[in-house]
Amino acid sequence: MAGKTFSSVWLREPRKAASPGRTREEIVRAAVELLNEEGLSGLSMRRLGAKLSAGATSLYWYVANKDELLELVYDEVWGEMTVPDTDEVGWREAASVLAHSMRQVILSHPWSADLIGRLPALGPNALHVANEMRRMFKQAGFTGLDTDYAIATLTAFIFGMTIPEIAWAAKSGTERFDVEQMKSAVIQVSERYPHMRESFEMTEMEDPRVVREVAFDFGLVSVLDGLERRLPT
Amino acid sequence: MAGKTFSSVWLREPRKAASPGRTREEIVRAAVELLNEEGLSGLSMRRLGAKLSAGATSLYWYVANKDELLELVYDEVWGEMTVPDTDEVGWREAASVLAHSMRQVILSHPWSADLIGRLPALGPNALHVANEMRRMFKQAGFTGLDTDYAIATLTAFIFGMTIPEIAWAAKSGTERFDVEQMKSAVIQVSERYPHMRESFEMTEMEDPRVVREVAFDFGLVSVLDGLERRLPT
DNA sequence: GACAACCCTCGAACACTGTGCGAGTGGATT
DNA sequence: AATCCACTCGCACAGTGTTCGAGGGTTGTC
Repeated sequence: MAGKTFSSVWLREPRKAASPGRTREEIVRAAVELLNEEGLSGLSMRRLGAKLSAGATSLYWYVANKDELLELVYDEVWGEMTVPDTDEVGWREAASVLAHSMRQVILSHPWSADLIGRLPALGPNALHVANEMRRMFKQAGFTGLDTDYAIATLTAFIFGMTIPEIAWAAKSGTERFDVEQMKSAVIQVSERYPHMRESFEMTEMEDPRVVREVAFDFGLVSVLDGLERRLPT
Repeated sequence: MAGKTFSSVWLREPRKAASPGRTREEIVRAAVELLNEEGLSGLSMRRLGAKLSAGATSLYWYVANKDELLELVYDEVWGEMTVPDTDEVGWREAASVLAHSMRQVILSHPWSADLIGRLPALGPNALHVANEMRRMFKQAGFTGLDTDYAIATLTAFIFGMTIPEIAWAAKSGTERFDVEQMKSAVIQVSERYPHMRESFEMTEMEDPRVVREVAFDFGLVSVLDGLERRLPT
């Protein structure tokens, strides 16, 4: 409970990349590669150092600690999200495209799910997306704090929907799990929770990937409808 | 990438608590205490063992590994969420009360934010809540898979909204951070992202705790409105 | 050319972590 | 009395993030 101060990579000057040697960008790029290949648990300072044929502790010259490194790779994720031009397509279409883009980016970088909402998103890429979202909602007709509320609501939905998707996908991806055991557990559970049983039986028929997509669309339309009603008449 | 199989504490028989010695319940209770006092990083098997005046590895008789322990404490959190009786108050009121309850429970157990969506929620308490939510939305008029979509949408919003709240609160809680530095960073940023500046200036005036509450209400009403529109006429 | 100032690297060490193994203890059952 | 079983736990292993301080290499200055 010591009085740690708020800190973020983005609030201090980066080390100059003067020399032809390693740069912060190179390190971040290698880190992202490592994350994509091995997941979050596969990223350790020693392994990252090895990948760059460097000593583990060399990295600490470019980055104050691992959290800073994570902030950097985190912003890299935000950089992959594309915000459509609101002036061309209208805010609802723009919001919808953006939402699907964000979902897709997260799904293609499963490790990012563990960073979202936990790390401050103050990097240039994150700020760019936030800025564009704000423009989007203002163009829709929101004013004042309502604009921020709308942003928060939409992103909460997107992240809240996608993060558990990843956990699910990680568990059931290439890995088989004992169907019999699962079934019997479900049945056992269903006695006590009859509504759940109905749910299990219905989703069992469908392709889970499709179900998740449809669920996302369903929720997205709902959220956008709800936001639209908040617009001043 | 080895073929790990899906597993969960809830899918196997618990160890009998036959003896008068330590029980699984006692361990979970101590773990929750430790988490409340020290946060997620304060929970290690050794420290938990010490708190119970036991060797660290003794716990492994009651629990297969730390993840299982986390699943158990996770379900404890779900147990604190109260689902109002839909038949009495109507589904919108019930959903609203539930949402605020879930938010409050998470905020009062900040460590739970790191577990949500990452761990399977198959414990009895989580199933109970899910079951009640399902009844709630069915009573509202949803049918088939739409019921599940509605649940997913609402919980996504609640979690997606509350989890970042915790990260924020943790950073700015008792800890002061350099206001001047922050300001200058914001100003610097604002040149590139004009919309963000407006946002910063507005939220600066208000009490952040109130802002977050209002934002939650705003989003909640929006989501419920949107869901209501999905009901079959 | 000599010397100092810097940028940068990295090995050793510290204090931790989760967990497998196998020996050991005490009480109940046969 | 012997056997079994529930239960405890010290040791050890393979890792983790991070600090420190000693060095090497390049650059700039007298």
